[in-house]
Amino acid sequence: MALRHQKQRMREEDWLVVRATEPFSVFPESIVRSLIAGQTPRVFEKGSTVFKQGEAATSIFIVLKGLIKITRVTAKGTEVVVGIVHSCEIIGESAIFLDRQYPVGAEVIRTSRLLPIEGAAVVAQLKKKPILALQMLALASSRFGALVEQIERIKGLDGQQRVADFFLQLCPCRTGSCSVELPFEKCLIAYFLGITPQTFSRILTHLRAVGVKVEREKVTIEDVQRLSDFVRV
Amino acid sequence: MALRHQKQRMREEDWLVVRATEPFSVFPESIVRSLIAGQTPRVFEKGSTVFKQGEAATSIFIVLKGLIKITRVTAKGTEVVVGIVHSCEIIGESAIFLDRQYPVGAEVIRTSRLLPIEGAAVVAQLKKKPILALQMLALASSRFGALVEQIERIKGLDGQQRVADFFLQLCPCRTGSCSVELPFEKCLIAYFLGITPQTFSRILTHLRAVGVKVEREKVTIEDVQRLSDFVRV
DNA sequence: CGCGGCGTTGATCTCTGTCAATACTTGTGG
DNA sequence: CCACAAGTATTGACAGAGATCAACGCCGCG
Repeated sequence: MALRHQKQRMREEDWLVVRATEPFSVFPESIVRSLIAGQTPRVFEKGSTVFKQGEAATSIFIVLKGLIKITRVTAKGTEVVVGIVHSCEIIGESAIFLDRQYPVGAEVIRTSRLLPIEGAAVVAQLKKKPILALQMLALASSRFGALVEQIERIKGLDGQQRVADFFLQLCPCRTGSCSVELPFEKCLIAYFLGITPQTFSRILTHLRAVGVKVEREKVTIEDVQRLSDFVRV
Repeated sequence: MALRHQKQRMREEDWLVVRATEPFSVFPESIVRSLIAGQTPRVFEKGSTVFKQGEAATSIFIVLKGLIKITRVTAKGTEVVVGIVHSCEIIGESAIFLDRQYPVGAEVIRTSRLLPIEGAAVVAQLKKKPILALQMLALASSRFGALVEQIERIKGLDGQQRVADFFLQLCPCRTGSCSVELPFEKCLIAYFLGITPQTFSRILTHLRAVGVKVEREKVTIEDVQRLSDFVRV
């Protein structure tokens, strides 16, 4: 399966991404170099699968470039989007400490460059240097927090508020007006927020009432504070 | 705040619980003893708060006995139940590796005995023995998996299916008939499942159609397999 | 006995999913 | 260069799920 994906040589820019990716940003350089020794970046085409839920987990992947969808297949076969991962993040790391099966699946949204790293190699380093394990634990904690926040939003906010909240997180500012680009297709945003594309589209219309205009991929927020208040109703 | 709670001496049975609690079940006994040295179990009355969301995190707690509700307060002030913790589990551990603020709150559902453990002491041990850090990472992974499953259920199943699924998880068997007790109040189950108590009550009525009878706290499932199929529709 | 917490039930309304039809965009091949 | 197809987005009509408001019954407790 993995052999199908085009292998490439490691570039200088790839190394910069690796060094900016948690937890490797806080690892000693020599250790990071040893972890990626012998590994080559691979290009995964849009629509391809990085790993499947339940598959034996041997590697984690650094997303050098692109966009990955993290999914979970329910008992009835439908797919739930539990996360969306950009470059400068790693995926699949939770599997290597436990049952060695990926608890989620990863699918490519936009053609991506991924750098695989052997889970066993990472574990070996963590055993040697406890401080690295603690840094990995810090990453696990932030993952935990992110999932808790997601649960909070699904259980505590309705569709309109979740969409508004999603836009707010894209905003660099807390007050005034703001214009941002949608990071990926509306369809995917909808599924990530736990609503259908149709409902998402309707909500965009309704949000005009609180000063949100959406054209193509461009979102214009008249008053960030006002939208923020809307979520708190 | 903590001083209000009644301190007690460590009992033999407490020690057994500690030794059965992850990750201490796989820690060397001497280390576990040093971690709880100087700590005394405390009784928290029903309704009291163990720690609040956002509070500075200095300790983790082993639940020796009782029931704890893990909550998250939304922007609009409403409370979302993100987890329910029985005895033989620890709470608050994710905070000590990162920003040292509890990302969630913990409230006592049934009068509980908790054994506090200093986060700094745990971290110190993890630094000394890397294998312990890896075991803690394994715990973090299982936490991750549990949260992902919860997101999967909320996004992928409707109310009836979530209730049915909740009952199925209480069942010791996969086939045949089964009778189980609700582990806590219906109200709390409802909020944990992300629905209102009223809706939960109505769903109990509807579930009679698939062979589920509920009297008081007793749930009788005619055919576990049948209920299982119902969730997969 | 009265009170309060918990649970149930009814009526109503809002939100959201589903089915379906219609643009709009993009890329492909003739 | 245009026609066509496929993927993406919007909109309408409708039905069902679930929230909300409200009333009532049940039970334990002071």
